[in-house]
Amino acid sequence: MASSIFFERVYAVVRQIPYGRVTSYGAIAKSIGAAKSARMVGYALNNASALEDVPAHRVVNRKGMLTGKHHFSGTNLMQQLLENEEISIENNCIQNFEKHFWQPPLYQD
DNA sequence: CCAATGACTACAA
DNA sequence: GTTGTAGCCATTG
Repeated sequence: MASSIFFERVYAVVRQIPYGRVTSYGAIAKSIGAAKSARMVGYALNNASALEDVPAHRVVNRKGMLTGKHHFSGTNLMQQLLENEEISIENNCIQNFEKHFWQPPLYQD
């Protein structure tokens, strides 16, 4: 598959997320030149969750909420992974989100 | 091409 | 502050 550049763009950005850092769908969307396609980022990440190279657990919505945790194997796997990276989670929300937030570099040809 | 879907986001009540 | 509605756009049938 991977017949769409869009998905690969998302993967490329998510792979660049460093340890202990997180980002939002909108930020990724913007970095790949599709700021209005935040929904597509999540859509792509759904497919990305099946990939090992793409740490989809480091991607949350703009509120820092683990909206996509349900798409992982378990109901708390995503939170466990984040907590394993020294990221505090409470009520499915990342604490000090701004502090852990990582702004991906803007995509350029 | 049309309709439905979705891990979003912004705004209104 | 919480809940609902609308706009958004790429993928899929």
